[in-house]
Amino acid sequence: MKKTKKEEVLDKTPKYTVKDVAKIMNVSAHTVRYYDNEGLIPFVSRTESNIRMFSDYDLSWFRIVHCLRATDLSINDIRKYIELCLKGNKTILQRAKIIFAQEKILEENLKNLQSQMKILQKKKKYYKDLLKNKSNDIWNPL
Amino acid sequence: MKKTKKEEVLDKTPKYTVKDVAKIMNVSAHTVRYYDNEGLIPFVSRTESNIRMFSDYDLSWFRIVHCLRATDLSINDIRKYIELCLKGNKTILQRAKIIFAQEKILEENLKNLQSQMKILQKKKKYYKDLLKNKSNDIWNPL
DNA sequence: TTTACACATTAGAGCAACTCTAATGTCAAG
DNA sequence: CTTGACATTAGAGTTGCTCTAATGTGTAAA
Repeated sequence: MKKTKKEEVLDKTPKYTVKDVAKIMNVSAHTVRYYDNEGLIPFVSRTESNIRMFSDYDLSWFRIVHCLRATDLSINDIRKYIELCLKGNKTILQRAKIIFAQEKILEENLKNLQSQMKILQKKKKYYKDLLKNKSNDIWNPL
Repeated sequence: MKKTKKEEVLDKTPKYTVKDVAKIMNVSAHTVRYYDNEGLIPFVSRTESNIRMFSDYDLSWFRIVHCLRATDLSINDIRKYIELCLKGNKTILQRAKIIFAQEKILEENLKNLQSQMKILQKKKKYYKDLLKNKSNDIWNPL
């Protein structure tokens, strides 16, 4: 029995406080409020006394926002993406383009970081040798 | 015939302008000046008319600064590292610790980015399917 | 019931690391 | 000798948090 999309629809009952979300997503509570204030997580509900309560559905918005930020899309561009989502299926192509582009950027960033890693590892080896051999620091920075 | 360390010592004759360095290192000219002003690249020489000229030796400093920044060490901490370098071989252990720690941080960052990549690729697939099947945007954000 | 405590809210200040602007200087080529 | 592409500086602006202050909420022990 295969799950259908319909069965996967996420729960919209409010469950999580700002602090809960912060913990789940591994960001600060400040950041959670900041993203909400910036309109990146639509539909976040409030209790009678004005306290934010997030549902699993809200969390899934947060997750994609977090992903886009982690891959260095600006807050403004994320807001644009979210707004496109809210406009429904006539914006699928635009949204797809954003995601495809972002994947390429992330790929480049990963490659770049991997090459920085090589430099760091070379340096690590340099220091390990230095510490082992008790040799002098012949040409210090490099 | 093995190369000795001595043979690898870098040229200290001034050759590159700010713009050259920016191009070589793939950063903005502003950033090059910023790093210099912040004391991250010691010994950068100036012409009689006060124009910065970088040698290959200066470039090698820039490269390590760039690497440490790319792995998210703060400007302040980079300055501290550079100052340790300038104090000679009595600071080798301290410098080594910084590099070892930084390698671990980079490793974590890489892992994190790779997991974000997975999320992005899932989204990419979602949009590809959507565009292929001309199906509806059933539960739009996810 | 009061008081303590850990939480929540907001507006707004502070910060790091660029990023850009304005005013000005340098210098080789036409 | 002027034009154009570079350089210099101080300092303002931007982004994305990050923190503070003043204040409100809600449970729980004294």
